[in-house]
Amino acid sequence: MQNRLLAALASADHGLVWPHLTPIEMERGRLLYDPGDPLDTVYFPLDGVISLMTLMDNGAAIESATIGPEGALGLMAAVSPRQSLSRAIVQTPCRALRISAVQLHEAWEKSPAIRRLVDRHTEALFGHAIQSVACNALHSVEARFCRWLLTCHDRISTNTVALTQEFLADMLGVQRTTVTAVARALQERDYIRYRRGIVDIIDRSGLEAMTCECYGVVRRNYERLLPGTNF
Amino acid sequence: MQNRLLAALASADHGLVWPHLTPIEMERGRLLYDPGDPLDTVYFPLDGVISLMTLMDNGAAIESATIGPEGALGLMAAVSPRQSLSRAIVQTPCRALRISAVQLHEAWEKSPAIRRLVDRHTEALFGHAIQSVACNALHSVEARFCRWLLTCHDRISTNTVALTQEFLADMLGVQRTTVTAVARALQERDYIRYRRGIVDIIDRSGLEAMTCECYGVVRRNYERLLPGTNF
DNA sequence: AGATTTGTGTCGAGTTCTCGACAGTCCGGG
DNA sequence: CCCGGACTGTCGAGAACTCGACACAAATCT
Repeated sequence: MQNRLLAALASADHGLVWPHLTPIEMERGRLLYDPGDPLDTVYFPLDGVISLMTLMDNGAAIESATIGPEGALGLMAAVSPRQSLSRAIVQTPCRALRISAVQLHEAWEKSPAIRRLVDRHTEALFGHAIQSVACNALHSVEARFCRWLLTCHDRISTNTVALTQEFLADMLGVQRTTVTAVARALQERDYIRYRRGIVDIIDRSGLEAMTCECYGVVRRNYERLLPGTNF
Repeated sequence: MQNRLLAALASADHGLVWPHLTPIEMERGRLLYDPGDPLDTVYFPLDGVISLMTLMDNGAAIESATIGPEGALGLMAAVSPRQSLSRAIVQTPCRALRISAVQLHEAWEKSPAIRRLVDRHTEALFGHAIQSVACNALHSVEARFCRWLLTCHDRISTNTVALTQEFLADMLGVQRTTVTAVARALQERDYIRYRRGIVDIIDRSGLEAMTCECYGVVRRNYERLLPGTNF
């Protein structure tokens, strides 16, 4: 698997970035950024998911966006130096390529293709966010649970996701007991199977039937803005 | 009143834009963009509020972001041609300056200061969106109602907002009956007073005490990214 | 093996919000 | 002036989710 944003670069532009990329393996739970941290490094996931989480004063941390092989973390720093607005943590074990924001900025200055990709990525991420605004206000926990699993599944290469219900409850901004109930209902329908900290996706189409339109809207946005990214 | 984004431009950069700006008066409810529309015009509000609304298949339309004199509508089109992701409607009667996206793009190419402002505006808007993602998942209708009023109040020059409860219910993504109950509670506390389609803000500090932290977070983001914008 | 930690199952009371229905009230237009 | 449309008030049943509590099971550590 590879990062589809990088893959979209022609070889000439690719050459501007490639020499500066360093492969890295990141374990689940690794904290990459907290709000206010300077975005000094940009990460291009090869598989796996990085979650952007908004922190609240009371310690609650809820997911506000997701980044996977279709995009990059901290990409806005390619345009100009800036700070992280949210917490960024590694959601699933994740190989990635990283580059310093400074070096990516230099490539950004030289290559129109890179500027175009950064721009489109920003828009897709914004589209993801505003859809989530609506989704969180209007849709049931069950639909959002399914959407979360599908979004995750699109970005990994297995049918197994390692996460606890407790953690997922945080992601969705609901109580753990609510997640337990929803998970059980989905298991009874044989859409998923789970055990201590592991969720297996058995029937994707079942989940797709149960999620809200937001899943498809965001996915089509990515397709339109970053063609060839599969989502 | 004037648009604070434009005001932040030095006279040299201002000159790149100014000749192309056309003043316009827009009435409440005017539809500026629907999803998929090409962003051919950029609007810089002088006072008043433009709402970005995410449309759902079932016809629901919920607010996902707000644009006022601190920013601009369609500003991302200054970077490259693109489509609207959401519906944009005029929330309060609104004077604005408009410019064609093509002409703004030319100015954007010539002026680093304009590029920098566009970039920061994008980030502030993104910050607004991800905070709303969290807010809609975690906070009560009452807190969000107050937040909405305060956000609106920051962007207009009066203490009176013309809107129906029905419409506000759409904005917040809740039932009208819920809005009625919340509005009545706030009126009993003398924070607001309302009548058919009109809300008067009586006690801002009361509303501030009742809203969630999200109001302040977003406001400070704007202050940090677009200094001198007051919010 | 036993002890501890971590994750899940379940229960029940309580709150918030939904959803449909209908009455009342204000407003502008013919 | 009265009518029709738009806006608000209110009610009640019900669904969705919260919140705290506790029991149990599985993994980890020593």
